[in-house]
Amino acid sequence: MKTTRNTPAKTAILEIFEKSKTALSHTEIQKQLNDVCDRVTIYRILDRLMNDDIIHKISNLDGTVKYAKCNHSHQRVHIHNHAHFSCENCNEITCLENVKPSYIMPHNYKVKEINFTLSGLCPKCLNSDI
Amino acid sequence: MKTTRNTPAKTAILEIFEKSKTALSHTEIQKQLNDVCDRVTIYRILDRLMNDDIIHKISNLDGTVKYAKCNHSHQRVHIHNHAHFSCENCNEITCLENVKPSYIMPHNYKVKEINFTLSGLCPKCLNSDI
DNA sequence: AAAATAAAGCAACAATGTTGCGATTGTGTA
DNA sequence: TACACAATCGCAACATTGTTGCTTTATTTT
Ligand SMILES: [Mn+2]
Ligand SMILES: [Mn+2]
Ligand SMILES: [Zn+2]
Ligand SMILES: [Zn+2]
Repeated sequence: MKTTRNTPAKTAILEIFEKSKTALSHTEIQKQLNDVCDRVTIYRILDRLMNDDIIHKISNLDGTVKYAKCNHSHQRVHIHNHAHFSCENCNEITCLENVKPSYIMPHNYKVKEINFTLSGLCPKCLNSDI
Repeated sequence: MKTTRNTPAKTAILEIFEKSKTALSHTEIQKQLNDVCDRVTIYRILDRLMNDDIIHKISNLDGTVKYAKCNHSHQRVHIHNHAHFSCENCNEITCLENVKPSYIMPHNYKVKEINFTLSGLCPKCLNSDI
C-alpha cells in the first residue's frame, strides 16, 4: 500500500488548521506558512489531507474554496453532512457541525455527498452591525 | 432608473437557457454561442441576468460554477432555496426545484442565501451503471 | 438629429489550479 | 545505523476562469 509521510510542510499546515477556528483558503494558508514550502506543495498536501479524511473542502457561492479540519470521529463511511456558514461581511467560513439539513430526494438519484453552505451575517458581524 | 436593453447576444443566451434542461457553465454557453459575442460580454450578460433574477448561480464542490434559469414565479423576495444535483459521472447539474432542505440554525446568524448542492449519480447515469 | 446612456469589443491583467520532471527526503528494513 | 526507494518537493511552464479599463458601437431619449 501507499504510505504517507510526515514532512515539515505537512506538519506546519496541520498546525495551522488546528489553531484556526474558521475554514482556510489556499492563499490564507500560504500567507501563514511564510515560505515554508512552495505554492504547489500546499495544493498537493491539501489533496493528501482530503484523501486521508483529515480535512474537507467547502465551496462557496462566490466561487471561493476553503478547507477545514474534520472534527467528527472517524467513521467507516466518512460523510460531511454538516452545514457551513459564509459571512458576506468578514468572509469567514465556519463549520456548523450541528446543523444537518433534512430533505427528501426524488427516486433514482444516488446521493454520495452534500454541500450545504448558508451565507449572510455571522454573529460577530451581526452585532457590530448598525 | 437604469434601463436594461435587449441585445442580440443577450437574446441568444436566453434562448440557450430556455432550451437547456441542465445548468450551464460560462464555457458551455460560449461553445453554443459560436462567436456571437466576446467572452467578456458573456460574463457581463450573466451578471445582468443574475441581477434581474432571470438566472441563478450554482457552485459545485469541485469549484465548477454554472448558471440556470429561474423557474419559480417572480416573488418580491427572490430566494433560491431549492437544491441542485451534480452528477459525478456526466457532470450535469440540474435544479431540483422541489427539494428544499429544512434545518435549524443557531441564534445570532442572519441567513440571506443558501447553497445546497448534492452530488452522486443522476438517474440517467445510475441506470447505465453496472 | 443630437445628446445621453447601455452594451460590446479588445487587450491586458490577476487569481487559482494543474502538470511534468529532475532533485531531495522520510522511513521501513537489512 | 546505513541504505534503498517510494513519496514528496521545487520549479517552470501552462491552463482556466474571471476582472478591469478604455474605446467604439448601438440604442434610447430629448
Ligand atoms: Mn469532516
Ligand atoms: Mn431561481
Ligand atoms: Zn462575519
Ligand atoms: Zn449523470
